[in-house]
Amino acid sequence: MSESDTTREKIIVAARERFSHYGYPKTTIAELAEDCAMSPGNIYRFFKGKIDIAVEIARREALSAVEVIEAVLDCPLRSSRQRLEEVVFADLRYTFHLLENQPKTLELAQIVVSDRPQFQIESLRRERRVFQRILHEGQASGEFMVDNVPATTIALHAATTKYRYAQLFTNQTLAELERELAHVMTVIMRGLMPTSEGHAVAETQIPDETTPLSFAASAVAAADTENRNENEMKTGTEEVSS
Amino acid sequence: MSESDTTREKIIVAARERFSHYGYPKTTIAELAEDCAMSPGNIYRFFKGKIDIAVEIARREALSAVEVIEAVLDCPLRSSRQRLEEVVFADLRYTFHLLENQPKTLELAQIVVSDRPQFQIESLRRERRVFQRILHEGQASGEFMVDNVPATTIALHAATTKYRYAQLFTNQTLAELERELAHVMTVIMRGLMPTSEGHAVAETQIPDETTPLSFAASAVAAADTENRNENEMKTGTEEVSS
DNA sequence: TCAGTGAATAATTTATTGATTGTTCATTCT
DNA sequence: AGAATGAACAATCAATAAATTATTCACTGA
Repeated sequence: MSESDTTREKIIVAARERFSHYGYPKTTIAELAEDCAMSPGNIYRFFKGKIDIAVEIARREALSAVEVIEAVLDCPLRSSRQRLEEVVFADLRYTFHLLENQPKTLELAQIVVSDRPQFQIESLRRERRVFQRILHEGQASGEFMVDNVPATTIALHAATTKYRYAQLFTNQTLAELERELAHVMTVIMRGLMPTSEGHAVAETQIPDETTPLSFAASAVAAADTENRNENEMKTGTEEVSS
Repeated sequence: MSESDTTREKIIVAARERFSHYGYPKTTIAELAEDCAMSPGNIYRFFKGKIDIAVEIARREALSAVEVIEAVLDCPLRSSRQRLEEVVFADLRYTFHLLENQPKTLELAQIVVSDRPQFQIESLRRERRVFQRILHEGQASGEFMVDNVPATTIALHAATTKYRYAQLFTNQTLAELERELAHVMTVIMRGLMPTSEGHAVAETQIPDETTPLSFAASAVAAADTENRNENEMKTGTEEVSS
């Protein structure tokens, strides 16, 4: 069984390499087999079909992206507002990064989604769960004033849809998208937070790129720097466990 | 030249008919020429190419859709909030209607945009202008409390993007989308409106389908009523039939 | 002159074919 | 037994040919 697992991993590693370099359509099963020093037929002992290899890779990518973002939840010294903003900006930067540096990965995601609509539905649900947890926290601490958390989660997610779809980034630079998103978040925050003594809720500031979270997110996008990633994760997670 | 103009109109009418029935790609210039009882070559005296006929049709569609929505601005007895909500819901219903009843029209719009990116940019700008006028009004009347109207316009427009792109309506019914949009508008409204004496801003109610505006919008979606053609003729030409 | 023609040509789309690739399975190895 | 093979077959893709369509232009009749 353990042997099976490592063989399966070998296939995934080879496929990830080829898919990201040459794209899913230009990668053949024969090539993957050769990379793994095995016959084409053997691949089918581990995956039902070619598309299933892509699904597994995309699934892991999606899971690790959400995990990185979830790190924000365990990061102390931050208001719920900051968490929410960092998550949303991280999403935008992550997608933009993918578009610029890893277009084949984005393409792979589209291929998987067009073949497995359920995949997207589940990814969106996972994203929303992060939003919901932050809303709950903010509600509990009194920072937010939300009378229907699930509905507001959906609203928040829908209102920031544009910043998770590369297709909708039409001709805009990252800086422009960030400015735009800051305005969106300003309005939303004013909608979520109670106004204390007539004072208006402050405008959303664009979070620094070098924030721990953003760092980790782009590391995942790059997918090959080990040391820095580990360090950043540590500073993010260690303080909460103590 | 008045003769030129009516010939040109004849081509547009024939093209609109064929495009909406069989789609842009399946419609040939020869067919349009036959419909207009003229030779294929003559069409090129009025349009530089086939795509330009589509552009003209899409341009008129976009303009008349915005005109219908602008009617909300001149409609009295409505708060700025109601105007904003009606406009946004009308957009959603218009797009959803198009998707269900006139898919070829949506397809045409996509073809035009992919060939003329500027077309989309201008359409978006027109949409935003409507938003901006409402925000200005609300600001002037004290109903809204916005410190940066242009920026908030962009934010509002971006936050409602999902409800103008049929591609993003994944598997959702109109009722679901409306409920979702109501939540989005609730949050946004709380962000725009001053809280009077600790009282929370009320939730957004889904506007009635039979509202004058929505009625007019679905008439536009139907796209073949006599009145509308007449109106276009009038605005397009000096000569009015008597 | 000017609206209109239609055959000629350029560009695109569609159909056909041959080659490549995905998948299966009877068989071999260990 | 389970792990792996590779030839056989089915599905898909790429290249080419054939057909269709968009566009042009020298020409015609008011």
